[in-house]
Amino acid sequence: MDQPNRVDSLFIHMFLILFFICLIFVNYIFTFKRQILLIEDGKGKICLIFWKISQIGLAKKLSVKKISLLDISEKLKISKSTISIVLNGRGDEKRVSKETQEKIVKYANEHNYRPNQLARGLSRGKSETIGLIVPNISDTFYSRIARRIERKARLSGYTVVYSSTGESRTRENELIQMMLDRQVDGLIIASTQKNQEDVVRLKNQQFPFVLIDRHYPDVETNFVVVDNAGGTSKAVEQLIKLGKKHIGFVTLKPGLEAIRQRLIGYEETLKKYGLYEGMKNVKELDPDHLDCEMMEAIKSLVQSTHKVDGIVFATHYLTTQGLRELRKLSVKIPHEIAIVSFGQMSFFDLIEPPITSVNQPVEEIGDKAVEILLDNLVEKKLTYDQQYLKTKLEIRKSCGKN
Amino acid sequence: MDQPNRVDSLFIHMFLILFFICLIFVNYIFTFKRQILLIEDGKGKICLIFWKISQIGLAKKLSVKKISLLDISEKLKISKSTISIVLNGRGDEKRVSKETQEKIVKYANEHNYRPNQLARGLSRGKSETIGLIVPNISDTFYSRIARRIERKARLSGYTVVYSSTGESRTRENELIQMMLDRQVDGLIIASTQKNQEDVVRLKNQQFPFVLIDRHYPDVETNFVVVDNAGGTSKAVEQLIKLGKKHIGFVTLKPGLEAIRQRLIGYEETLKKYGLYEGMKNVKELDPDHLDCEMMEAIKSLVQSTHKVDGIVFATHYLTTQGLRELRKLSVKIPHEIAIVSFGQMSFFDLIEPPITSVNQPVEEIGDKAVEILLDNLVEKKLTYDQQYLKTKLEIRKSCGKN
DNA sequence: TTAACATGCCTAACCGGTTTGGCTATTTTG
DNA sequence: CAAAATAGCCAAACCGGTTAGGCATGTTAA
Repeated sequence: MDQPNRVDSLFIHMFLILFFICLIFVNYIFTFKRQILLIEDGKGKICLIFWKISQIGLAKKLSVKKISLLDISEKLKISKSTISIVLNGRGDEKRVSKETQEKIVKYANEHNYRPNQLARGLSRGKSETIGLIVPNISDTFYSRIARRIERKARLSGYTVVYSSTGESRTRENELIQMMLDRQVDGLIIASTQKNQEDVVRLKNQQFPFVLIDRHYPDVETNFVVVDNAGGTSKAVEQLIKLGKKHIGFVTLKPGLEAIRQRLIGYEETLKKYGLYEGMKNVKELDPDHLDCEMMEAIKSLVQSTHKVDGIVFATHYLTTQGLRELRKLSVKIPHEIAIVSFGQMSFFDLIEPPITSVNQPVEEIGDKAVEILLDNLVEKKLTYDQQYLKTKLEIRKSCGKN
Repeated sequence: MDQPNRVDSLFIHMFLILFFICLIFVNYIFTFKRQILLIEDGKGKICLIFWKISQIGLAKKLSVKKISLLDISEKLKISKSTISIVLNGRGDEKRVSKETQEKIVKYANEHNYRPNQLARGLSRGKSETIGLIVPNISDTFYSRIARRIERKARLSGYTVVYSSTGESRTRENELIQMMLDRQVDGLIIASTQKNQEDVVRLKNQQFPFVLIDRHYPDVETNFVVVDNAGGTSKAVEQLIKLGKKHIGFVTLKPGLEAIRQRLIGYEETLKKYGLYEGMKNVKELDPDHLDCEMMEAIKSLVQSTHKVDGIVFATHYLTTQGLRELRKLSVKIPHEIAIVSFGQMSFFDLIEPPITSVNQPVEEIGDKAVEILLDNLVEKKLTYDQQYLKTKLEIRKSCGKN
């Protein structure tokens, strides 16, 4: 009875020791969060490696599982490539059997598989994203365009990333760079027009982009702008039609091509009717000191000895600011002075008097821009698409309609 | 003289043959656009492989070179990892010599190296992007918030991706999904409030997000909203202060918590002053048939036997539409009926009479939302940040100020 | 009967970064 | 003078997809 007992106890001892070794081992793995890998070191030796599980892997376990191609691959014992092909709808083309396809699609749906767009973008070399850069997204004009662009882009599976430059050249440069870093496939830019250099660079690099609202006359690019000269021309003609003889123009300091064109439209039309009186009726304001300069401008137009009887404002913002000043001076609109705004605002009909405006085809600008851009994304074009869209005069009481 | 000649010609022949072989070889490479690889096949044999150059690689050659870590690595004979570390500013920490660091930084700057954000996002598991979902970006209220959010986010190195839902539950769901697919790090949502399910899912998955403007009272989340009840309360009190006894409320059909709160503020305040007349003075309109219902609502408030002498509009849009109807009926504001708008618009001072409004702290909403979100991105919080921001009454003539 | 073709799936490179865990040589310490 | 510490860098796995090319196996045509 002695011998067997001793053997038994020896077994128990060994068993216990093994058990503890296992415990320590498992503990080690859990404590340091490592996974075990068997690896051949190249010289024929096999190594045991305790690989650290990445933190990302852990975070995912906490949240409800986001599954990846690899996960599906492991569960279904089907290679990643086959799964990728099937889920991209190229299963038939690549001769994957119906059975396998069904199995994959079923599993993917059940587990709510969603491809990681970063990974996809990285490997496909494109991100299905287009960048939109505007001076100020909180300006209704641009936000309406943005909305339109977003809607249209979505129909083709694109996402829009946007940013506002605040009319700063540096910001615009930074933003373009940032968007390129994010691998956007194309850009739609309402440029500050102080940044010809970047635009030329984009063009030289054959990067797809479309300028909207503002374009660089010296650079041949795609663009969608409105017929600015034609717009102010309509405005001036309307005032002339009402019998106004001395028509003022309140605009911004030159810098934007659009603004220049609006001035040209004003001048040419007045000349055509023999009513041009030189630059004395033209007030070019600095956007940075708008309030103060507007006051002076309006006073000068309204109270000088050669006072005007009509004013065209070059932007919707100038119109509202100008209107505030006109109110302060108790000018009677349209009897003393009739006004027309280049650019509409939704509330122009609510003001007393309702404001006549040259309306820009906002929706069309957005639509065209996206169309042109998408065309360019599909194939590199050798020609440039340049659109001048027509404006539409909406006549209200501020220029004499009853 | 014979022998040497034969040897010479033999050399020349061999040389020519070799030369042609090389030519064919080079030609092959160029024609099929392959690059050559030496590869060990695992069984110890070395294989020569003609690897097809990927199309992406070719496209890059066409455009001005975008350089990658690998490019730098090859030129400088320094490993990718070292370069990555140095360019991320962790060179000192990781004990990379000053020399090497300088060399890398110099090269990177000279060649204008820019890391691919998709690749970085993929490997870091975050994209430095936040998603913004609003009902309608072309609504000034949201576009102003968007601008603010964008600015604030940029200061912390984040980009904003935005989209509009158009108040559609399905769209909202799709957009959230899309943004998750794009691996946004967090979301800011002005929800349609028909989508509690998704919000709960996000919450359960511990995904960082902040609701703005509209929150779900039944779900505990981060949010930034305004004190809606307090807002209408101020509006009603102002009307009462003017001696108005019968105050109407034009609002939207229930659905949004914010709208419900505004109604509560209206009711409670009237009750407090003993002026509550029940729901007959409350008009709840359907946004889908706003024009037509607004007409009826205004007629009913203005022309019935118990007509009101003051109206509070629950949103800025209702105010402008209501105003149009009031104009049609030639109602005198504020003498016959005084009005107050919940929500301001930039042009309210331009209208005749200028509109009194309950102003929402738009900038603050954006700022707070970003602050809270960024906090949550840095560390998972266990508590929720819930902000009720104060509104401010801006009194103008429409409710009796001179 | 054998070559040619079709079927069905897999292997491994690749996109462009980040990060961990060494490895080697030099310097410091005992 | 050996051991330990430090400096300085690298190799390779990894993120999660896409894609070209290839390899069995079965079928058909010559």
